[in-house]
Amino acid sequence: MQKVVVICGPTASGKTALSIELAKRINGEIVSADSMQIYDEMNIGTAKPDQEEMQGIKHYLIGNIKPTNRYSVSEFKKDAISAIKEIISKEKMPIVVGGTGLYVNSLVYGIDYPEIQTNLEYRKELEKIVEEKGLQYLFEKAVEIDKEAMKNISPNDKKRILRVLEIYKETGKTKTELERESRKNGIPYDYKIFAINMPREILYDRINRRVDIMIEKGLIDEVSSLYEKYGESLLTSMQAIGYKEVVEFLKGNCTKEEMIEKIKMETRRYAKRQLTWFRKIENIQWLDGLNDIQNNVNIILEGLQ
RNA sequence: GGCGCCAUAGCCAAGUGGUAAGGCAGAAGUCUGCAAAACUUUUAUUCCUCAGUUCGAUUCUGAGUGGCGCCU
Repeated sequence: MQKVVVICGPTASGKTALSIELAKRINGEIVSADSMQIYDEMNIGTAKPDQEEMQGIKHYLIGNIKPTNRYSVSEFKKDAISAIKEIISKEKMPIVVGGTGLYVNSLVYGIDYPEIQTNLEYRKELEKIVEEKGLQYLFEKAVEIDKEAMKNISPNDKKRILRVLEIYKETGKTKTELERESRKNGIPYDYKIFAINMPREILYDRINRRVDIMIEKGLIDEVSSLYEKYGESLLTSMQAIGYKEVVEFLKGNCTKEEMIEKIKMETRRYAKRQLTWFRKIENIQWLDGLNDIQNNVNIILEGLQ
């Protein structure tokens, strides 16, 4: 089976540098699995690698979606698979690099997403019911539909409760059924998964420093011109850490210092959640982010044997 | 120097003569169509120090220490 390398790790752990070195050594090309680097015009705050850093290595799924668009795992899965196929057709090694656990899982566990159109009207309807009758009411409805799935969903988890109802409305199937079907086709590639980690304190220190650098590089300008250009039509993209906080600052809701501290804090918490995600992936090989890059490249090469 | 107020976890903060709310941060976790999102769990044998009153004090009394405010 065709091998595909996967490199994950928390933000600021050195995924970019490692993946580019690896690509140079094994004639590879990179597929980004990052829910925010996918957006165009968001460069500084997402720590997108620039042309110079890429060193001529081709990158897929970076900046090819407009920040006003909706994008989600199902599109990612499709796009990533077609990128992997393209790389293989060139007889190169695909290297998936990313910090978005949900996206990584969609590949690594071979999850298929059937065509379901998002029914915004139904969602609005549900939102209204939440307002009128309370979330508890819909939670109970969801339990009636899919008791199994609701075992893992908290009565406070509005997002997931609504999703269970949406799936049933659109497909007539339960979430549990749909998920079973989504894994039917198996995993088409031999994914070799690596994750970078380092002592928490050092990681947090790197994050703090990187945020300062983003500010120096002009994050505020980047966000303010985006905001001027698109305003409230920025949907998912404005969930990004570093963007939503700058918008609050621009609106005068906090000081610059408070904004910077908030970005640092949110990024640290994000990194922690990312690690939780990667720890759960089976067959993952951990790399010490404090190691020399070539050293880690060698470890990966051994792991590919 | 005098008078007054305050002192509770890393931070903010409630509280009672009977054995410490809550929020934030931290830690751990969940995750199949917004995921850098959303959600869950968890965190002080101890309330500045010493002495006293009391069956029992973080809570009352006294002294000390530190901080804040006002006056001279």
